Amino acid sequence: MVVEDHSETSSPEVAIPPADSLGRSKEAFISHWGEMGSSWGVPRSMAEIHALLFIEGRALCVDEIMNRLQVSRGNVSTTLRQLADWGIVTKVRLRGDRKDHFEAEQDVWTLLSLIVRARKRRELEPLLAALEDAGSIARADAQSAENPKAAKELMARLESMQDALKRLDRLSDRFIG
Amino acid sequence: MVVEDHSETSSPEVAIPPADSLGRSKEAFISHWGEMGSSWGVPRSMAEIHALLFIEGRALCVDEIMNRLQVSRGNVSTTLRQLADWGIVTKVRLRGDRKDHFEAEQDVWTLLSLIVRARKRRELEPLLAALEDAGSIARADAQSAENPKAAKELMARLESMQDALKRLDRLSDRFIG
DNA sequence: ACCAACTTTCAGAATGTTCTGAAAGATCCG
DNA sequence: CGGATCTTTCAGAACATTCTGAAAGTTGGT
Repeated sequence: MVVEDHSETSSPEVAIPPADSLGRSKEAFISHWGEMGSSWGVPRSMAEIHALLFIEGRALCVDEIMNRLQVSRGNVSTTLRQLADWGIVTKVRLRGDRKDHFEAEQDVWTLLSLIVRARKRRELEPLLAALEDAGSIARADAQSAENPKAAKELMARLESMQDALKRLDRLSDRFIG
Repeated sequence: MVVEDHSETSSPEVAIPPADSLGRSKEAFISHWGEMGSSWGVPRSMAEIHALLFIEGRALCVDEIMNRLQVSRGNVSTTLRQLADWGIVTKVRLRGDRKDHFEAEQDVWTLLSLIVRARKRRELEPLLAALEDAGSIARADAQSAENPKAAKELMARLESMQDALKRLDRLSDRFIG
């Protein structure tokens, strides 16, 4: 059986020392990006993996990522696929190397666009659909049911929410290009 | 000792039935808003409490919220304070009632502004500061250290990230009004 | 076909977040 | 002051998410 090798000599737990100040800058960026991700609902390690690829500016393989960030192979594999789905990371085959390598989108504006696009799909659109539904139920009630006043007020609130979110949606479309 | 009263007759677990279709519309909106919140890093119950206040369009007291959403007093209290800090909910004193009541900002555009503003402060600004720091370290390295080429490339990446985020920051400022 | 290199999957562990509820703290009124 | 009403706090419980790692799967070379 093969033993997991984290390329360390003694302690089985602690991470590599950050070495030079260049490395420390990168480290700082990765940590902060991870932090921000995690407060916006993106798994910390996903944000960190992306940050690493971005800041290195070259294609890395799974093992490099595992070692640098001290995360499991499974995690890296899964996360890379998700990042690739979002389109902010690309699989790159290096000649003469069977390993997959991955590199991050380097144009930050494009990067942001891709992120916005992905989240919009996943979260804004379902909400808009739900508002649509709730709205039409309220509309029906406003005409037929026992309490047209309340139904109309509800309708108005649902619609104003819907309108604002739609505008936001369109705004982000223009923004995205 | 006083027993917690959830104003139900039999089952101690399950929530009130949604009753009329008006109620079901509200319920649907609340759930979806909660769902969205939770995928953007806002606690589900916080988003739900806000949704309830928004969709009712009037000031509610803690007990009403507890009963409607089946959440604890402590949770409601804490959450309302946070929402009030964000400025999207306001404490209202009703004449002849010692209970605090709370109502949500009804103008959706203002609401969105307040949300954006709060998150910007909490999460964008610290990251910008960190980029600033990392950038100046890299800048120092680019002049003095052993590897000016790598340092310059790192610097360029940090700066392009910084620039884009700053633009985003300014954009949201204009957007916010 | 077989082996070696590499990747993916997924059950359960580890971790992190949110929620509860009872106790302590306010505030108001007589 | 005393007690009634309401609010806040916070330790720990409940819950949800994320991560690990070993096993199964895939691919490519000989």
